[in-house]
Amino acid sequence: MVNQEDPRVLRTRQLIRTAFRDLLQRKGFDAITIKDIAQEATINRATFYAHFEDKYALLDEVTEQAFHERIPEQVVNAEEFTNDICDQLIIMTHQYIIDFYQICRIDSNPMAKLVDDKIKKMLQQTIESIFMKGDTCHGADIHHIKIMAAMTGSAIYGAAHYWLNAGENNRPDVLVDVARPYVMKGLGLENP
Amino acid sequence: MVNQEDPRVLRTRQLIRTAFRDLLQRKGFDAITIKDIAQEATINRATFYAHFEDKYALLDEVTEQAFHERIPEQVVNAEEFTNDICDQLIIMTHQYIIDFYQICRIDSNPMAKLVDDKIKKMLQQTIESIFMKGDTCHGADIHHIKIMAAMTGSAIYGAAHYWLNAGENNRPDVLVDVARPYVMKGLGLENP
DNA sequence: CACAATATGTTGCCTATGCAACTTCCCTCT
DNA sequence: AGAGGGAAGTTGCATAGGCAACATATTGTG
Repeated sequence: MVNQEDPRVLRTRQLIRTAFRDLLQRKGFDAITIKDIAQEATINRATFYAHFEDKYALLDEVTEQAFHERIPEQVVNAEEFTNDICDQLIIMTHQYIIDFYQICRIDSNPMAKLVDDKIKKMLQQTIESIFMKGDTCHGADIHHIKIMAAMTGSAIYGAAHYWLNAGENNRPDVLVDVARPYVMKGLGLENP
Repeated sequence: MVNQEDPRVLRTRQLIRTAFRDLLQRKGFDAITIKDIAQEATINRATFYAHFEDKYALLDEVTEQAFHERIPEQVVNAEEFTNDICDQLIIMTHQYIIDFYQICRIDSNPMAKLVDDKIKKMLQQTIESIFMKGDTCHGADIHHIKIMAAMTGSAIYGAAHYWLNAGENNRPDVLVDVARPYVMKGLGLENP
């Protein structure tokens, strides 16, 4: 449709994303209209549709971008799934969920589902990528790796999500102490 | 040439102004090229020329805008040229000059002249507008008012400029104490 | 000085954005 | 049920911006 390399396109998409993030905090997802986004981004409403199908597609992209911004370099470059890497993923996921549920006012089921699915997917991709680089699963076939990554990602997400609802947001250390051993044992990576 | 109402135009000009202000602080006026501005503003170099003849025209506009941003509402709305209004103009002019000569690294004669002239012009306009509203110069003809405004603006500018070179930038109170009585007496507005 | 490199402007063509008008959909009120 | 109103999308046309190529200064360097 539009050339993603064109500087005008990059700028417009950035304007839209920024406007959307601001609006999310100000009025919550449900209350946001396309008109709102266009006004806030100082672009035309029709232009919005040249870049996103609807506000769900925009949420999808923003959610993914926000996740990327939060992954520590160390995790991205990790060659092995160590305790430390595991801890960072747990903490990061927990904080990410806190932000989306509190700062960004998750106020609708469609939004909650989309964000949750996105986090899980990103987590799984990240973990899978680490597995593939290291010899953590030496010789294991590709499906084994993917399933392990899926389970690990889901487990971490589940723990972080539970911890949010438990209202213990100021004690992420407890979460880590419980979740990390579980994950590492499950992967057969427990330390002696 | 271009329609100044078009949202794209407003946005582009704002991008250019902001980029220019940042660059002024980073490398000084002389070192700035049009290419620099275009890159910083994420616009095409050719687009710059659709809006400004050259970087001097841009400086002119930015200088004027900066002045407007600094005039206190009270001064804009003043109906009479009081001691207080006079003080505010002196302080504001002094601070404006400090910023342009220090923060913005005035590094060339053309730039210095342009900025100086702009400040004087804006000062004179501001003062003239106050004179016109009040009965400060009751019944005086238009030329008298304009000349008085020109002299007052130049005097304030001259005082502020001298004070900059005197290196007493942290004692604007002294400047005010000397300049205000001079101006007010000149206008025949001295308090009993 | 001469020569290269870089900055300044300009132009024609293409693409993205702005705009207005329209339809459709959904919600609310009576 | 039906009438109004606002949001969601869509479309055709006008305009601003991006790009590449060019010509012309200006600057810097041996």
